[in-house]
Amino acid sequence: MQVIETKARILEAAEPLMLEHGFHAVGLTRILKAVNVPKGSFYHHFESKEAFGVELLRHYVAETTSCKRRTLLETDTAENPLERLFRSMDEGIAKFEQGGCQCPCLIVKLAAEVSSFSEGMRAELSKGFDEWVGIHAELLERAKTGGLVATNLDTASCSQLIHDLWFGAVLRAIASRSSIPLQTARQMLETTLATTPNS
Amino acid sequence: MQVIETKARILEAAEPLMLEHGFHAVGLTRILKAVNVPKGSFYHHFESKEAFGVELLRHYVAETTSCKRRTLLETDTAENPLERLFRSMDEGIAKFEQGGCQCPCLIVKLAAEVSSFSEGMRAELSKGFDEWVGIHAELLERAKTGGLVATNLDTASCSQLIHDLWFGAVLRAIASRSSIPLQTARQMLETTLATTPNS
DNA sequence: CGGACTAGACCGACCGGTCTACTAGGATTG
DNA sequence: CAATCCTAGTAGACCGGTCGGTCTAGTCCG
Repeated sequence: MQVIETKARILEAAEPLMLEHGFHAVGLTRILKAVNVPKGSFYHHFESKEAFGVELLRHYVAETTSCKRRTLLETDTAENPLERLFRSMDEGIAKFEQGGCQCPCLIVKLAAEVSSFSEGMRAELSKGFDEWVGIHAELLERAKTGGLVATNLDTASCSQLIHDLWFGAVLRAIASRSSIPLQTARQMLETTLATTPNS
Repeated sequence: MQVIETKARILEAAEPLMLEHGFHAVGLTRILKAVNVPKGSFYHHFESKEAFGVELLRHYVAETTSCKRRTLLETDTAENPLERLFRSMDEGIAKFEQGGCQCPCLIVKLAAEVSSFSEGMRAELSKGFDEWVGIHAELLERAKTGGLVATNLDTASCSQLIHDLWFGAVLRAIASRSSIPLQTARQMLETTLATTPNS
């Protein structure tokens, strides 16, 4: 069907634009021109710019979540859960530097901007965060059963620590145009998980 | 002088508006109407909206930094550094809940949105982050000399941990309209500082 | 008088969104 | 089987409104 294809094309074109400029700073005309789609088609597929934003976030979260799940939870590699976690961070740092220290994540980019503007978008952001925290919790559970962290580790809280620390570091890294915050976060996480505090 | 007063009035009116809507979503007309100042006056005091944003951030950072310094580093109270830190977090959580789980910090609100849009604003954001991390580093130093944390604590890294974890939690709290991320962050910080990992 | 500042009409550009016209393809019907 | 119709989708001119920014006129005060 041509329908789905056009819709997907618009979504794909919008992602990098909004990742760079944010939601309000990029107009529909700009997005649509990038894929040669007229306004009429857009408003056939989407109710409004906001509804489009909701679908964009849903699309992005679904894609990214499955990617994270693959990277962090796949079991057929020689790496243990903690090794996978830190390798993915290293890759994130490298990608961040290669991209000129621009925001690497659409959710981080839009979270603060749109969560007070659109309930629908806010809900998608929240769902995304929940899923990502959940992936880290699952990873920690596996690390625990593998004897890589203390048996009394509070995986639920600790997964939030990993997630929030990382995204806080991303925010500061963007503002300072430097990957140092990410490197520090990685290092602190490594020592923290090694020393294994309990509650 | 009326000049300075008008300028300050505009800045003060803009702060809550941008804190709620972000930079691009609120127009000059809206800001100016809130303080009954015509366009001409605005462009007499500020070169452009972007230059205005830079000054707004500078103003906000200066104000907030001195407030943080007072709260966290003032020495004439009975509290020790760590108690001050966690009390200020508790107050932050309470304020966040009272405010309907809206973004409590202009820097968090704008960091992702504008850091790729305006070099000037990005620089102010970065400076603000640096100062705030520095305050936490100083606080940890005092905690160390006070025997509240391990003597080998890496205060430089750990101050970044506190800062980034907190702001990452704020981001997630905004998206989920819940203070739970903040509470978890507080708790994790408490156990982490107590167990005192070293590098 | 002259400079700092107020005042607001006005500018072109662009915003999100609507409207009507058109087209292609599959189902319906004689 | 062909004519018909219906619908999904394309296409883009067009809408009122707002954007950031400019301009000129006026006011106030040293």
